[in-house]
Amino acid sequence: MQPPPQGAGVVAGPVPKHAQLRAILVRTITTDLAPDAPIPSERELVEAYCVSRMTVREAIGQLVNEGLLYRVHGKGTFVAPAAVQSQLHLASFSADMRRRGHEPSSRVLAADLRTPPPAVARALALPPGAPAVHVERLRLADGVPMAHEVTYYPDHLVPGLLEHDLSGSTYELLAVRYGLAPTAGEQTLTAESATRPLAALLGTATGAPLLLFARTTRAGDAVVEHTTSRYRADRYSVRMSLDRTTDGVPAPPEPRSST
Amino acid sequence: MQPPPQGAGVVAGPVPKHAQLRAILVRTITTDLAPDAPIPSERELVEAYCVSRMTVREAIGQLVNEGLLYRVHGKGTFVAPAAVQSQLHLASFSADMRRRGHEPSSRVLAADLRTPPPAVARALALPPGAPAVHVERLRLADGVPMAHEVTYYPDHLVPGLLEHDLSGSTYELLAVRYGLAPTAGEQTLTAESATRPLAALLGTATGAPLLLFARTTRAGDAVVEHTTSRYRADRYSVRMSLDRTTDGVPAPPEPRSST
DNA sequence: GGTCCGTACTGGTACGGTCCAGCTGGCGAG
DNA sequence: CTCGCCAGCTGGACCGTACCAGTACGGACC
Repeated sequence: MQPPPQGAGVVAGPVPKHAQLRAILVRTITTDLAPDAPIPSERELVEAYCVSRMTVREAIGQLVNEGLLYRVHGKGTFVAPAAVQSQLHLASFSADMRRRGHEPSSRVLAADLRTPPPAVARALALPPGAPAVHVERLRLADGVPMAHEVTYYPDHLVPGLLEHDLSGSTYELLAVRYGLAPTAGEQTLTAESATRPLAALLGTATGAPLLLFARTTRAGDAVVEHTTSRYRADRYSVRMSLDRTTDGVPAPPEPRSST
Repeated sequence: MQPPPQGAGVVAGPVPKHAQLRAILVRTITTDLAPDAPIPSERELVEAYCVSRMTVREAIGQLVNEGLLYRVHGKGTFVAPAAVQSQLHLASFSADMRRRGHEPSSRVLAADLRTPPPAVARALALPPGAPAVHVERLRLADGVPMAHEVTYYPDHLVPGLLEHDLSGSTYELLAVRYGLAPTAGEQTLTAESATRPLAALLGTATGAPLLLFARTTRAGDAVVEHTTSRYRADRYSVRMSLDRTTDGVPAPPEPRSST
């Protein structure tokens, strides 16, 4: 028994409906709507896409707590001003990109066992010369190169990692398959100019400025990875607050300008 | 229905049930359970507290995306060892350099009244076209150029600032002379290539990578300054730890705008 | 005119149910 | 003994419904 989903772009399938709806909303938000513009009401979305209200609320809920939307009880749901955006990221690349309203994807450039550079070996607490799992990826946002990433894992912590699909979120993989949910990390951040091969990979000019992250991630006492990422500075910036945490979407209505 | 929820601390009332359950879970998690220990299954919680599964999922969902819990499909929900967060401090150039073991100094390149760029005016909450105190400085560490800094102050907040010696710590000046001790700030960080004049000033090659900071500083509610700094990436890097949050005990009697 | 209140929206909370998908462990077949 | 399968757990994804609580607006009443 299947009532035909007539006008809806949302269908049952391997992709959850709320994810489909979410994608639709992101597209609408980022292309058609101005900040503080209302999106259709939950009940309208229910009708328009032939889904339940719960599904709608799930999709909207995700976007709300990623900071793309904000809800006002009794009034509606609105596009959050772009001002508030990123946080610091120990979040995975995937989560970070989604938070910024981009669709993350990855291209695995290499995945093998390799001896890490001495500095990395030291960070991972491995004896010099010992091999480690080495993964090199090109990270894309909306299909456009965003960053280049080289990660090393101590191989005894992640047996069989190379057999998994590494084009998704590795943090998720670590947490789910190996019980290694990142608990702490440390990173240093500086800038660098793109070398010719890197520029080619990232689609920038040679010498273009890159943000260079060197991060060590821990799960409990164990160091689970060391990552070196190079982000295109023209596409990426880090935002940090220098005191109080928490984002701050619910901007109190300043009635100085017309709504 | 069953009004007497014998073993349950969850009752109808002004505080939503999911918030009550959430508070209960937080307490359990932080006092009774070890990291990676499983919490009761959703269906068990449904029974134990006489609420619907949706309520349970709402409560757990909040804690999951605050990083206190993580779910594993088919296994259960577990106490997260920690979460991700980070904070940097607000430090003056002088303090920052001294902490790094360098001797800070400054060369004032300009100090006048000037109309800030629109973006800066907006950050300072000034009407477009209004003048602001403008200070441009070359910052040195151990006598060697480290950064170039352009700062704007709303002139009504810092009358007479231009008559002071600006080659020292301005944060100190602000605090001592004007009672404007910085309490909070926000900055975005990206990278840039050095233009020819900037390169000459900083003593680097043209096109050398620079770390570009755009910082807004507040003292209480007032925005006291906006600074754009360009640091030589070969001499400067930012280190940040991505530590645990463990914000512990939220859920005051009043359900604030949290999620 | 101004106040008051009902109505018709909005999101918020909460209930019930159903089926799917991933994991685990035990038990029987080989 | 090992292997494979399946029952029985888990969370995941949905559906439908109901009522509450803010918000806006217009029309009835002073």
